[in-house]
Amino acid sequence: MTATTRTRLTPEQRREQLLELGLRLFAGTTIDEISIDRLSEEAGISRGLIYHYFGSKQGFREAVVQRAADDLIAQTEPPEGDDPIVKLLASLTAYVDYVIANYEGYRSLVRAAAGGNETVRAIYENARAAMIDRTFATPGVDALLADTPATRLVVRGWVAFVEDTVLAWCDAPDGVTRDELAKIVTDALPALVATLD
Amino acid sequence: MTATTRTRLTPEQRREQLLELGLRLFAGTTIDEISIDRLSEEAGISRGLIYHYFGSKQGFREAVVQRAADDLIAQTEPPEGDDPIVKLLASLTAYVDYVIANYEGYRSLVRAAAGGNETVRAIYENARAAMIDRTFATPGVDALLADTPATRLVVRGWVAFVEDTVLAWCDAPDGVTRDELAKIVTDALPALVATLD
DNA sequence: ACATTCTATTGACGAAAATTCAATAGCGCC
DNA sequence: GGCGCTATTGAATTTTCGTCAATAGAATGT
Repeated sequence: MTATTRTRLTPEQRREQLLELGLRLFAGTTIDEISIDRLSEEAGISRGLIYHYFGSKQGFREAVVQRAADDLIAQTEPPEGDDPIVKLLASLTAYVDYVIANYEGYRSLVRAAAGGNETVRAIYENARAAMIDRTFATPGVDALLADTPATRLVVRGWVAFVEDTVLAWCDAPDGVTRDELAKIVTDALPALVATLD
Repeated sequence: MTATTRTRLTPEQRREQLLELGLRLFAGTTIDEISIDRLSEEAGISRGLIYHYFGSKQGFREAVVQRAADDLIAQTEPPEGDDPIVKLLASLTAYVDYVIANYEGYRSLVRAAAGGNETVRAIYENARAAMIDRTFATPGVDALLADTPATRLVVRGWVAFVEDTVLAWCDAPDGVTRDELAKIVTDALPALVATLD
């Protein structure tokens, strides 16, 4: 009766499959609301296999978060232009589009990061730092952004502003267009930095 | 050997003790990283008592979050003045001081809210909304803040900016003074709103 | 000083979820 | 068609959550 035909994949394939399942499942709920039982059943595999690949439930969560972070970074790669302003604009638009296209996944990433343990938070912080560096560590930015503690604080806060605003907009776009949204978050940075003078 | 002298408190005292322990513990780690076993051991009581007072682990978490939210709202009550600008300024300064004085509790609130379930997030959202309403639902604000979808979005994002910036500052104040911090978050609001024109 | 009552508190129990590990069975290779 | 490698399994173990009848502080009355 029980159609127990085990399918044997390469480690890469299986890992991939499980990570994608994780991304899909975590979109709706948190990881600790899903038992390994349900997870493995959903994947059509045994409980033990998840431990074989990820060591623990926590390990699985971390791998999924890492995967989501990598996705985000890869898909918001700015163009090769030198002009920092152009790069910033392109990167932000790409970011907005990514969140729109990937709303649930992105939201669960942010949630997992905020509510997770030290490791998970570090993964998220690294991704965030990588994105910031990518656009700001460009020849010419020092003219726009003096590197002071206050500026760093404001840029950091601006990132939080962008994240929250874009997510809130996805929840309820109410007559604000995608382009208006992009303009809001883009204009916000110079406006915030200007208050420091 | 086992010094089993059970101490009997009034329900209010015990509840208070457990809530305070929760605030302290959740500042560093998430609730689901701490077993009821460890929690009760830390409190010097039996496992059963937590269930007696809070019904479930989740119930305990919700109670702790509610407690943190109530604290926040109570301790940042703005003065009775009518001038919205004055109220905003006073409220923000109170907020900054509250977070500084109450770093652990506040951070556990933010974390729990981000990583928690629907109920916990609702508690947090309510607290946030109450604070915003308290300072903005005042006769005279409409002159300063037009009530448009874009404005709402920006104000909401500004709150995220404030939360993140103040917490980041607490983590690493690096030569930015408390007053400078207060100025940064206060100036940010008009600067952000001005970009909408 | 003692007994009684009330209820805060306990600890043992059962259920569910997490984790381990020796045994099993696909799949490529000779 | 048999052999070896290793991906995969499922049962056993451990940990944690949640329940409940029994226990023991503290106050009150005699």
